[in-house]
Amino acid sequence: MTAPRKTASARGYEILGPDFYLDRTDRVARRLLGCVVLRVFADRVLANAARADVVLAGRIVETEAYFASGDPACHAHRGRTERNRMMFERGGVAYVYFTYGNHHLLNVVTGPEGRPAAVLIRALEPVEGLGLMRAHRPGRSDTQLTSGPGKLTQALAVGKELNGADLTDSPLMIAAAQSSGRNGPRFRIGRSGRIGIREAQDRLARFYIAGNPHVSVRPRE
DNA sequence: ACTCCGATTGGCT
DNA sequence: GCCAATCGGAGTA
Repeated sequence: MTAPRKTASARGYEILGPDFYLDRTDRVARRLLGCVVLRVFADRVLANAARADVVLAGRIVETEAYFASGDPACHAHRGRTERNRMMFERGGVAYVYFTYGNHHLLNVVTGPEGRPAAVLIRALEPVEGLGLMRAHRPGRSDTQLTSGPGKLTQALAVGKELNGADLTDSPLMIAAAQSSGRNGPRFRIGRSGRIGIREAQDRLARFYIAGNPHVSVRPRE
């Protein structure tokens, strides 16, 4: 077990196991809502000169599914390339890619090896490490910290070096939703076409926590 | 080798 | 609401 994973467990996070990611992509996209993305920086020197891991945490409030077959918007639609090769791995690793000359986008690979599918993490609600997130995004209000796919990677310092990271045991992990009440977290799930995508708007592959202020785009009615 | 353009963001009208 | 920034991936305009 890596040091980041030990730190996360010690803080009470239940890291999702590999099986979570082997379900159908749209189901994983839906079930990820409420789960917590953890970015762990090992052994930082703190102000008081003590050394300890630093944890940034954000609750997932918006996701988008990209399917292994029949989805022209999926990066792997035309086959395997150097950029999209992580999508062909077994579910449970990160697929991070660079776009628009500025932004890294974070995806969660799903399904068995050889079936290129993934879930884009589109927005988070900041939970832990707000100070460092603000430092990563100077001048932004707290609702602007992680309310978009490019914003959240900046706030959590997720770059291409985390492409392929094992989400069950690495500096980038995902923990189960904090259960509030015996039936777990309760929220209404909204659904729409994907943002910034022209094709297959009838797919309704975007999922979000209705009414959450950190969701990137209000539904267009 | 070259062109086109994007799973976005932030600034300006 | 509109549009420039910015650059590497992907297909060949």
